[in-house]
Amino acid sequence: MPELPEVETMRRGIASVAGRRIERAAVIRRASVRPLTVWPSASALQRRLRGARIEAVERLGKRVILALEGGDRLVFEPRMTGLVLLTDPPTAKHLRARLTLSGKGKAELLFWDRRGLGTLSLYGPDEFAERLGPDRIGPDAWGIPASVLRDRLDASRRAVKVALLDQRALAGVGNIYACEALHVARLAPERPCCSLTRAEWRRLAKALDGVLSEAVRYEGSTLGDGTYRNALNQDGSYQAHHRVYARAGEDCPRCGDAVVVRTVLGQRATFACPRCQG
DNA sequence: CCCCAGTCCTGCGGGC
DNA sequence: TGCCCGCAGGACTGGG
Repeated sequence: MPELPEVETMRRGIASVAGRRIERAAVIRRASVRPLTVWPSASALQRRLRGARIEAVERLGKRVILALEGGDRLVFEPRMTGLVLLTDPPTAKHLRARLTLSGKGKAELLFWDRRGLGTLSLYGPDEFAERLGPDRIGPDAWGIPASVLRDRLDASRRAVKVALLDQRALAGVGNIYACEALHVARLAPERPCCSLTRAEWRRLAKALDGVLSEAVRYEGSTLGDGTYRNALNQDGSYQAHHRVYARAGEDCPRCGDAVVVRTVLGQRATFACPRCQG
């Protein structure tokens, strides 16, 4: 499930398309799978993308963005199983869109999505600001200063783990990295935000930065039941370094005494060490 | 404000 | 062996 480190890895993997032009864009529909959600429409998207120059490849939280000449932005939102690829996709069946790029050598940028929960959107500047502006997507979680993290969350009575998943509060954290960061910070997931001390907010900000940096270095997490791959269809390797996520019943890697426990918080599986994160 | 249930979707694995 | 069901959850919506 692409979260910040996986999406950052996708972004880096396709960064070389900057400077190329989109010769042709095709949204692919198949009778056997539900069509991808495309904004504003497949035909308008295909028309508006034709000939557009890619100025930059960016990331906003869990989205990959192609900034285009003229101010349009093409937004890839992978959600659970979406991939942005420069090579052949895992299956032909779930290929959702193809951008043929001009420039030196052949290049194709593909959007593949097994479950089809992902989206592909083309926004003008005003639309982009309205839908993905700072009031909708909070500051990036990677390297977020402790003071910013605290200011945005400390009035809330919500469980800290639930709050970390709120993309309006901070962008990029999903279920895996929320669990991992809270374990590193030695904070119980169910702690209300308003109960955290300044020292605990500092610990959490540092843990977020550490875990996200580490995960980016390992090119994200490819879980057994997941489909995440980088732009070259290769697995990430951070799953081997998870401390608690999907490790219920295993010894806590920190204290070695207690066992990692799975609970449900905000309708999401949550993993923590009851001793370290008391 | 906050919480919860439901929605989208498909592959996989547990249980019988 | 085969089938069914539940689970996985990011983002969003609607109701309480």
